[in-house]
Amino acid sequence: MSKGIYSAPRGTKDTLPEESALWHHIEALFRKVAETFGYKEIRTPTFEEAGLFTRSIGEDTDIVNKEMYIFQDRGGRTLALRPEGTASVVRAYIEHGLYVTQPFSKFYYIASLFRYERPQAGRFREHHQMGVEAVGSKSPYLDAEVIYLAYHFLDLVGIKEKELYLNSVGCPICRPSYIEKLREFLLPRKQELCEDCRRRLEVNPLRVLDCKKESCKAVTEEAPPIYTFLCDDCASHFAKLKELLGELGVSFELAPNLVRGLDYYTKTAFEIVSRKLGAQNSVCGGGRYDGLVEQLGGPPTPAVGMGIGLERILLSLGEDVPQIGQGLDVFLAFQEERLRDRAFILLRELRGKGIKADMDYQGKSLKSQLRQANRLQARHTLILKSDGSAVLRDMREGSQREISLEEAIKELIK
RNA sequence: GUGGGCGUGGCCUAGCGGCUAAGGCAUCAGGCUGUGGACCUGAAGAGCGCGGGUUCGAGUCCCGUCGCCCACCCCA
Repeated sequence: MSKGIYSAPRGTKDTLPEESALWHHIEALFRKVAETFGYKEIRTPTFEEAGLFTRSIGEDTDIVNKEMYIFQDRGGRTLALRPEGTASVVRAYIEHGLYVTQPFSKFYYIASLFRYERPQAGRFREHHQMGVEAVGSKSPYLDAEVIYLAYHFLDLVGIKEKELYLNSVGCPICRPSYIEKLREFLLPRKQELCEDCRRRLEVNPLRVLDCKKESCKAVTEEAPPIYTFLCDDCASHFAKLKELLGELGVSFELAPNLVRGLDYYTKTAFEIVSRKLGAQNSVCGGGRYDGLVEQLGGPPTPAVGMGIGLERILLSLGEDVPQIGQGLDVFLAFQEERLRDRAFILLRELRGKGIKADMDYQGKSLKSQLRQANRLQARHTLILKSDGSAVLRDMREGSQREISLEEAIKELIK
């Protein structure tokens, strides 16, 4: 094929200008919502020491086991492209001593994440997430805020058909006893579980709940739901969260098997799913991670957060995407080549006044210049004529009139 | 990592083994209007992902390979 030597790496995508405008629109909306809710932007490196992720996400997760882009740099450091957003934010929170200067901090981020997966609908090797992390409070009001923020944003962006799945995965006090109960329940049914789950049963029984295999699901459906084993603290936290969501008018469904692929979650775990997506139907995921800051070397600090997948938003929007206008204010056309210099100088003046302006650089005929103006969605075309006069043409109306340059500029500014 | 589907000009698609691979969109030029969008005319653009095989003959069949897509898995 005559398509060049290289193509974008597997699982990555180019975002061409037209679509890029849509991304801007969505990101701007997210920024606005997050800031309205009191979150401030944080930017962290695209890669980190690999240990940060193995430690936080968990050794026995797929993300760490087989999906991380991990490499040695020339200095022999073991680094990884970030596979998720939370660990870096927590690392930065600790590294900059924010637990002293700003112990309660609310962050948002827009970042690209990397996982070595087999691409399919809604799944890429590089994808983008918009997320928030509220670090430093154990209040269930914050869980509700984070969930509501996601929900509200998805509403605004145009995703109406969605469902919130909610669970509580307990804490270090109650989870161990639940895990014991779960193991007791699963052990006699070991034969019915898949190979992976038999192993999980030993290493990380909670993960069995997350298995999507029909045979395993059949078993785990019968399993005692975790929230019947929550300690008082977790139970009241969960109850309060449900109550708050009710007051906020956010409906949800309890999902006792929702464990999520990251081990750091405590108490709240949730996912928002879009009806319009295929197999990868989750647009948003998040939860509470009260132990993570301490685990990464900071003081005991509760926190809650979530992430929204940009590509999945685009997918579930489908054809219902807003048309973002990015047309020119004016296209500068000229009748003869010898007028190019005048046009070029005028172009600078227009642009200096903040008018979006452009002209031909290919030596095209006037006819072609107008075609181009049309294609660039120019609101006006200013035509410099050979006799020194100028004509301002309204491209929507199709009307035009002779005009002095001073008048034209005035006209274009408004 | 496993399974399935598909790879024809920039994009979409036709082509049931056989004339110089067809059409639509887009592109470019021209015509109609001094000067765009509609319409008309014309032009340029692929040798059918890549490699091998079967055959007198392959875009069409077979094998391999790469890529894309979908699903499992996992997740945003």
